[in-house]
Amino acid sequence: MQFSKSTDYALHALIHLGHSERSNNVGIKELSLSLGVSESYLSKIMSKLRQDGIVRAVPGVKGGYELARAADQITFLDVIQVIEGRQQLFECSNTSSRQHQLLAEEGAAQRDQKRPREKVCLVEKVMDGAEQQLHQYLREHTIQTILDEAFKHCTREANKK
Amino acid sequence: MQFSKSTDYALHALIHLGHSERSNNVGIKELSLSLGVSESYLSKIMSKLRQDGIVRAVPGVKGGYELARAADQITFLDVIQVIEGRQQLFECSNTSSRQHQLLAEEGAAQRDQKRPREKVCLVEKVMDGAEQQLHQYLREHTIQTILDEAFKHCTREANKK
DNA sequence: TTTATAATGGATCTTCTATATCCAGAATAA
DNA sequence: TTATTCTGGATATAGAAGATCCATTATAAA
Repeated sequence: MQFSKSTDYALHALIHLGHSERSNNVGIKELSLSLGVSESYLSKIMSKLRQDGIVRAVPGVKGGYELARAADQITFLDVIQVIEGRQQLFECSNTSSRQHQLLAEEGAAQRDQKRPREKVCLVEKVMDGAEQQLHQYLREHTIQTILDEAFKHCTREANKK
Repeated sequence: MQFSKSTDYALHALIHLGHSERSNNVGIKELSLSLGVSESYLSKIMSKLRQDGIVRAVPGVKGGYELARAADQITFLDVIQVIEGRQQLFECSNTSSRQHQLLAEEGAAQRDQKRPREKVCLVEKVMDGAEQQLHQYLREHTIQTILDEAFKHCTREANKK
């Protein structure tokens, strides 16, 4: 299980946008050159980011991409969910198997009497907990986090000389 | 990004083994019936678990599988790493790209002067942090965790009647 | 209004991995 | 020795990721 290359490209592209001047669009050519990916492939990824409101795109001369909101309002989780999708990390494949009859608990049955009793797999419960941990961390880190870190290292280097 | 079905099968198989009597091997036939997976596919997964010392396997009449150690000594992380592999969740694809020259920091260069300076991508650093969060949680949950939970629900059901 | 430029989206192609099955062979307890 | 059960190699298939090409659309500037 691994994050896709597209997620890698997306994050780095957004950092590039965050780094560039405000109201100065960055074209796909410059982005692809900076990241070392083909324009055609990267443009697919940028389209996704636009459809989800992470970036804005302007066609035509002097057009290009820019962040749709402040860099500290774009979390790692946002980006990952756009590219990787929003399915949960783990889903039981055979909820009707014999073992699940035993392992499943009556989910939310106590509180909500109306719904038909939904069985929740105990394995899935643990995995969902793990996913929440992961999401928590990814929500706390933004594009701005990276920009800040990069700036720190920059000044540190400068002080040495 | 999702965990594979194999991980699902592996976890459920181990729970089945943990649930059955000690020194009573469980054959692939019983396991595959319980989980609703084909014998041939499940046996591949069990082989992996055996190679990594999670289960023991005995061929021949009355043979089968059993846990190689106590259920509370088999963590979710153990199982996942056997099935999914041990590569990190995120790896930068183009460490030689232009952007990385700026984004990378000198990794461990201060402490270990001998090594050639290895650049560590700042994006990767954040993602590695996220992975550690995930691992932490998965280390804290074992096959026994599930068995205990299942037992709780069992007695709760019994008390109702 | 025209034009050069840049993003968009559909179609397609390749490669790789997850999933799955089959079978011959090895190992073991009875 | 034999019946049984695991093992591992070979192979097949489907679907996703990665990647490219091109016709179309949209825009700002001349």
